[in-house]
Amino acid sequence: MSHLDKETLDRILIAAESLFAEQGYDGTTLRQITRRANVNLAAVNYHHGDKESLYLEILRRRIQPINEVRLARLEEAEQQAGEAPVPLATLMDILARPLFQLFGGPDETGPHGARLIGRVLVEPLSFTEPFLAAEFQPWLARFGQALRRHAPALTPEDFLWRFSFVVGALQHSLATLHQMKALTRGICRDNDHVTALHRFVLFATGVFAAETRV
Amino acid sequence: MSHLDKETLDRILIAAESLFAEQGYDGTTLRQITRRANVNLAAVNYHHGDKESLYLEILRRRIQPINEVRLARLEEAEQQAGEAPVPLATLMDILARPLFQLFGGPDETGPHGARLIGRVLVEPLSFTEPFLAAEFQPWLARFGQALRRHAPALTPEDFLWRFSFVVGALQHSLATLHQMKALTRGICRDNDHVTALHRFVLFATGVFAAETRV
DNA sequence: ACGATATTTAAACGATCGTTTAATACTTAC
DNA sequence: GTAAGTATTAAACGATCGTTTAAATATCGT
Repeated sequence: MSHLDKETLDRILIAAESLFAEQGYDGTTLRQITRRANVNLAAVNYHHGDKESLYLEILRRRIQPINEVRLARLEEAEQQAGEAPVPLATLMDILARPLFQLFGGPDETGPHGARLIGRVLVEPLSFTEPFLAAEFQPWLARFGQALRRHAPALTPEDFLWRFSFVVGALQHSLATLHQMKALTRGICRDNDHVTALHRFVLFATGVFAAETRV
Repeated sequence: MSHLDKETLDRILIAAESLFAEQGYDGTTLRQITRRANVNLAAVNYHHGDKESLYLEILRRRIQPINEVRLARLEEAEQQAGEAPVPLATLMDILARPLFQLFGGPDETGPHGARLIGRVLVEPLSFTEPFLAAEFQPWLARFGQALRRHAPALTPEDFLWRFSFVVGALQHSLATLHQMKALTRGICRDNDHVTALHRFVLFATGVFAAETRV
């Protein structure tokens, strides 16, 4: 392999991410990964350590920059809003846009990364739990505070239930956006992240804008 | 084992369902199942065929009666409504109640079944695909028709996007209801299916009651 | 009570898993 | 150009997977 080719290390990451997104962690073997990446079986252990380290590295490379963008945008929006709360639609855009934007990236790997994130939140693995907690907790605390200012009349329970439903809708959308056409009998398009983001922001804004109920 | 004990067959199903719900299909081994069920390793293959058949049987025993109850309640509600459309809250109750009711069943197996259903919809397995399609398609077609009468002004795309978000929220709720306390820092309770159903119906009703937007 | 049937058991099967090894090929620096 | 360091390769490792076998045990009809 000449150095004009993409690095072995990157080819492994790309192949592994797509397979993990399709089949999950336990359902994917290192032999499937190295075969799709066109590298030797031993390359994974040589470059990335063991299977768990490879998985964590893939998650980190996707989630970390997304949460950085989210945090930066949130701070910018708060500074711009001054004393007033950040507009609800802006908050939901900050929540969802960095994720849906994966579908529109320059390469073809974005949809796999988004689908993987959608899966990770549903299938708990003991070795990913500390990482995910550490990665999402700081950002979630900040975001929750900002969002709470928009629903001061809601009880904490009502607020958290609505947030749970919204997160569920977002996660489900990430996990199924690649097969929307089949799921809707051809009415919605596959990987239509622009529409998805638009619809999601309207949907989530409506959820939190609704008045207190019981 | 005397015949006063629960049947070996049932003990396998119960143990397997809880493990599949916790660890997924690929993450669960037959040795884990037989150990938790206190039966011999060969008992699974003897009573249930292979691993895939066991998994499908568990899914069928959960999903089939739920969709039957849903269909019966839907037909009853339509007959009672006459020419008018079935109330939106009634439709959402029919959608969600049979699922959340699993948490309140007589035995302790309900939550595992609900959590498993929440997982199944996100992690596609080639051998479950035909079964799930055949099991959900008839019910979904009927339900979609009834729901559509409540949102005639929405475009088909808008309608399907909202339905996708609602289903995602429902699925996410089933998959995480057992750890709501940890996820909300103690504010919401674990396995609180009564509150969950109540909140979900209000949430989903609001989603479809919202006016057409764009 | 006894033979037939059904179930349980311990042991083993081949296949495949993640990982390691040791030899080979390649790249880079001096 | 040659030595040092890096990367790739084929092969093998022990462990564990789903599944099967054949013997032992339990159950049941008559």
